[in-house]
Amino acid sequence: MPEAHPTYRALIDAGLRLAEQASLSEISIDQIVRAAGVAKGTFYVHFPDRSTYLVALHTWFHNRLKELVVNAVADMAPGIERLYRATIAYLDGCLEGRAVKALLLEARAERAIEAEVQRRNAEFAELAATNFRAMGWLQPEMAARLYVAMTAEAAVIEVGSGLPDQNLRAALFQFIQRNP
Amino acid sequence: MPEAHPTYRALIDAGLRLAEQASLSEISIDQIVRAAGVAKGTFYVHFPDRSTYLVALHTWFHNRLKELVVNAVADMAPGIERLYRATIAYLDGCLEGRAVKALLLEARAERAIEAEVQRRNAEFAELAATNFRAMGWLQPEMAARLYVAMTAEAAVIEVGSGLPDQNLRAALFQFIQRNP
DNA sequence: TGTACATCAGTGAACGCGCGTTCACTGATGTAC
DNA sequence: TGTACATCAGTGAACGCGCGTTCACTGATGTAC
Repeated sequence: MPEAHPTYRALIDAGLRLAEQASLSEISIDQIVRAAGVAKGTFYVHFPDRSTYLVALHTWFHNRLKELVVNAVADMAPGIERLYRATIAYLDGCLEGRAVKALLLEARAERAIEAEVQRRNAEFAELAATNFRAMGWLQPEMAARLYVAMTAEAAVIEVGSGLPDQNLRAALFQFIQRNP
Repeated sequence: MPEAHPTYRALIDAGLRLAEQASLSEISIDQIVRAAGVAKGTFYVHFPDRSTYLVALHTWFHNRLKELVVNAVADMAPGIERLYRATIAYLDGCLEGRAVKALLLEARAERAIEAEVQRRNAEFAELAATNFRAMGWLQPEMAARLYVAMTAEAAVIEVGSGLPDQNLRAALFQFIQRNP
C-alpha cells in the first residue's frame, strides 16, 4: 500500500498543515513540496497529478473523522441519543485537525474533488438518517443531509476559535429536541 | 454611480452566467470579457482588479436576494410564520438565478471575498435571529446562523434539480416546529 | 564473497501555458470661445 | 457655426509570473549467479 510510504505520508501531512491557512485551490505543489522537505519531482513519484493528491488529502481527513464518529456510537441503538453522541464526536474530531475549513467547506468549490466530497457527505448523511428514522421524522434522509450541513457549519465556527462552544452545541441540539 | 453603466452591467451579468457552471476561482478575466463581448482592457476600465470584481459580483447577487426576502416579510411580526415566509422567499429567489452554488457555497473559499461573504451571511443570520428570539429559543443568534447554513444547503440542493422541492422544505421546517 | 544488473524513490532544471495586469493608442462625445 | 482641446470608454497586443508537469539523471538497495 502506497499510503504507508513515509514520503507519501509527509506529502499528505504537509497538505493538511497548509490547509489550516489556505483553501485547497490556493495550495500549490511548490508549497507542498517545500513544506514536506522534498524535491518537486518527488511529488510525481507518489501522485500522478494534483487532482489525485487533493482527493487523497480529502479522503485521509474524512476517513479519520468517520472512524471517530463510528467508534463513538458503535454500541448504541439508533435514536436521538446516538445522534447527540455522533455530533459531539464529529465536532471534537474537527477541533483536533485545524484544516476543517478548507476540507469541509471550501473543498466543495474544488472541481477536482467535487464528486469525492459529495460521496463523503452522503456517507455522513446516511449515518445520521438512521437516527432521524428511529426518531420518527418525516423525510429522514433530507433532514439528515440538512443536519450534516448545519453540523459542518458548527464545526467551522468552533475551529475559528479553536475551542468547543457549549452554547453553540446547545443551539444545534435545540433543532432536534422535542420534535415528533 | 458606476454600477449603472451598461458595460459594467454586462460584465457582472457575464459573471453571473459563468458562475452557473464554474466556481469563482475558475472564472478567468478572459472568460468574463469573452462572455460580455468586450476587449480585455475594458475590464480594467470598470474594475481595478479581479478581487474587486468578485466582490461586486457577490454583492449584486446578495442584494437582490436580500431585497426579495425583506420585501416578502415586510409587514409581518417576528415569529415562526415570518421565518417560514422568509425561508420560502430565499429558496424561491435562489431558484431564479442559477449561480447559487458558486456564490452561496463556493464563494466562501475565495480569499478575495471571504470577508464580504461573512458580512453578508451575518446579515441574513441577524434577520433570522429576530424570529428565533420571538420564538423563545435559547441562543437565538447561534440558532439563526446554523439555520441560515441549513437553508443555504437546501438552496444548493434545489438549484441542482432546478425545481422547488416540497419534501425538502418540509424537512427544513421540521427543524423549527414544535420547539420551545 | 564478489560482480553485474535491475529496481525505484528522489532530484531539480526546464518546459509550455494561461493567467492577471499594463499601456499606448483610438474614436466618439462634450465644452469653450 | 466652426475650431481646438479635453474627457473618457474602449481596444488588443504585450508583459512577467507562477503554475502543473516532464524528464534525464543519481544513488541506494535488492537480486542473481
